[in-house]
Amino acid sequence: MLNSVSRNDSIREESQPVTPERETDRELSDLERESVEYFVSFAQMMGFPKSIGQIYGLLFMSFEPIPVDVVIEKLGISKGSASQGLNLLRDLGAVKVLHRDGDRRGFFQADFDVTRIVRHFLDEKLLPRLTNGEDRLARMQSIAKATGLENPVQEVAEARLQALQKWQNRGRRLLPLIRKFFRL
Amino acid sequence: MLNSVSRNDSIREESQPVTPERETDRELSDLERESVEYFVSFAQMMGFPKSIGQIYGLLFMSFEPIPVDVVIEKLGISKGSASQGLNLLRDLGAVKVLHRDGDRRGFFQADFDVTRIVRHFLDEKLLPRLTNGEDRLARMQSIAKATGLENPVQEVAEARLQALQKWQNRGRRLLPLIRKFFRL
DNA sequence: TCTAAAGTTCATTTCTATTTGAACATTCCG
DNA sequence: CGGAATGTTCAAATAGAAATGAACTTTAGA
Repeated sequence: MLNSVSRNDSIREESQPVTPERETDRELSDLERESVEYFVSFAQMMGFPKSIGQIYGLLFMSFEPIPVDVVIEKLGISKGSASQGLNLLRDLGAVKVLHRDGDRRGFFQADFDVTRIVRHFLDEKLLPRLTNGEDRLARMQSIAKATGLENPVQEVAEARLQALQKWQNRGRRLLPLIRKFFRL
Repeated sequence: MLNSVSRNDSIREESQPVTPERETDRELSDLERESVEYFVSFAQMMGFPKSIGQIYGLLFMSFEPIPVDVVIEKLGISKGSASQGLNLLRDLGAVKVLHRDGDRRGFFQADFDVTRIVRHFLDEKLLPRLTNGEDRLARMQSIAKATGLENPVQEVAEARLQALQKWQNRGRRLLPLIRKFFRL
């Protein structure tokens, strides 16, 4: 499990006299580790799995584009996770793939603009929830209305639903406000 | 499935001639079911477990205060969940307990103002994450600074960290904006 | 065309958060 | 008091989400 891969074997000259085998290269630097943790936390806030944060965090602090196998080594995650994670990030537009001549692998590079990720969060996570809430609320209102008018529960229910609607509406109005704030 | 609520066994006279055993009472009405689902979804958005949403949803549509055993029956959840859930909701100020003479049980009633819940979310979930992010970012910046100045990576790293800081700051400024928007 | 590297897929496993329920604690009333 | 009703706690079970890895597909180039 502790073995090789460095691509770019080309540059192999003068290694540190201390560490003979260069177990570095597949170790995270302090900066990388912090970056990974930062984005893991961020990813979780956005409702993405940890691995997404790890991968983005690594790429974010990478001096140069990295191929999948290096991502796997450095983060110690599986091929599957790496592949799926990178694809998702690519779909989000958070990462792009580059190709080098004579190397069939794709090299991944972070897009440093978090805009796309935030937008995706708003469009795909927040907005559907809001809409879903609106639907349910509307359904409740029609059920309440349908309830026999003699029923004293109806009045109470409608009052509560109206209070709820106030909040639902506020939430809805907050969304474009956030968009404007983040300029997206 | 189409019927309602009613504790107060006191009024036990003239029951409907049709349903002999009254399996109602522990069934959710359509309105209750929708309300439960609505708040389950809401709870999950706020990062609370499902049961919290179920309980609040039930209480929200309850015509009158309900004791724990009824919550357990209606939602089909365990004693433990109900107890813990109601306590949490009480701590959030989302629910209050009433007492009736000659009944040792507590009767729970929803506070229809969602304010407290939203505030709790902002203070206990969002803000800590922001702060945490700021800490990590600061740490990264100091690591980057500490990196040998000769290192070309440093410049790159610092540039990226600065871009990140921009977002972190925006997030920070968004918080009071949301507070103002929701008036809390 | 054939082969090996690269990348994908997805059934299975692992991990984590939530729920359960039985034991324990408390309270009220006879 | 005594004990039944009410409520709490927490170790263990469960369910749901994410990660794994082996089988599979695709591709490049010999």
